[in-house]
Amino acid sequence: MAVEVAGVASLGELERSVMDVLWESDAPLTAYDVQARLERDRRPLAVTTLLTVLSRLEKKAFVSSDRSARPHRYRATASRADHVAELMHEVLGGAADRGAVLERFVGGVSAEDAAMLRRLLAGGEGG
Amino acid sequence: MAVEVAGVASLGELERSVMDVLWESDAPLTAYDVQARLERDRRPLAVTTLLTVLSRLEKKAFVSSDRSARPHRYRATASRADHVAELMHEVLGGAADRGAVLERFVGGVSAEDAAMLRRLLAGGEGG
DNA sequence: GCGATGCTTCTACGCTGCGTAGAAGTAACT
DNA sequence: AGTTACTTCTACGCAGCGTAGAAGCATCGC
Repeated sequence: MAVEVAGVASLGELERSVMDVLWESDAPLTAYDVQARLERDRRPLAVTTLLTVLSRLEKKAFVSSDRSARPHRYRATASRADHVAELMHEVLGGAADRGAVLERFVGGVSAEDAAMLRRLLAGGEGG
Repeated sequence: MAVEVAGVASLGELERSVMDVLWESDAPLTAYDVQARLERDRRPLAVTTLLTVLSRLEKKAFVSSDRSARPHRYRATASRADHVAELMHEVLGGAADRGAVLERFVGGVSAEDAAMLRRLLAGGEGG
């Protein structure tokens, strides 16, 4: 079933840009903050646009908001690393032939990544 | 840039079902073959529907067709394992903090997958 | 308390992609 | 050449996303 993958992976371009901004920031941001940071890269967007995207993102559980603070603060519910790792898991999970997938995956990683993986896997040896 | 990920990951439900059928089969299939195999799972679909999906899939380079044979034969351009592995790479590639991603990824795999990864990584040691 | 100001929510529109398939065109076999 | 089977063209409806205006609501200052 591909629905789950689509559910997580399907972020529009703007949505992804907003997530990038949120991921880049440690502190929760207001829609205005996001607007300001996005304006450096793309053409100006109305604040309402960001609010809409932010609430859609919230509905999808990508962000959570603090509504006690008056200019509402938004933050990513998971770090980008978590998100990407989860994405990888979902993609992998959808495969019946995990062995073959992992084989190809490992076959394609850079030497650095391979070394990193080895280190990471060695650390959790006892599990 | 998320465009690439979306480009590969974004397959509709029917499109994905069709790819599954194609991946499941060793030999190239006709639209009628696909239709027959899909009817086992979902409600009947018109052949033209499959033809449309197949050509869209071909435009996206997910399948290639042999048009010399009269009932055109379609086959997946890459195996599912290749596809999934590529997807994982693309997802990973989009991450700036690969280390963190890999850490979380490895942290979340099953013991079996971890063992498989170790074996796979050990095999390619000299690279 | 009331108005001004600014923040939020509601609503909406256009575009694109996908599921879906009929109609018309084209090739093949007899 | 006609019939039949296959393919391509075209299209419609729905949903998601980018985009934002208008209206509603809260807050601060007077």
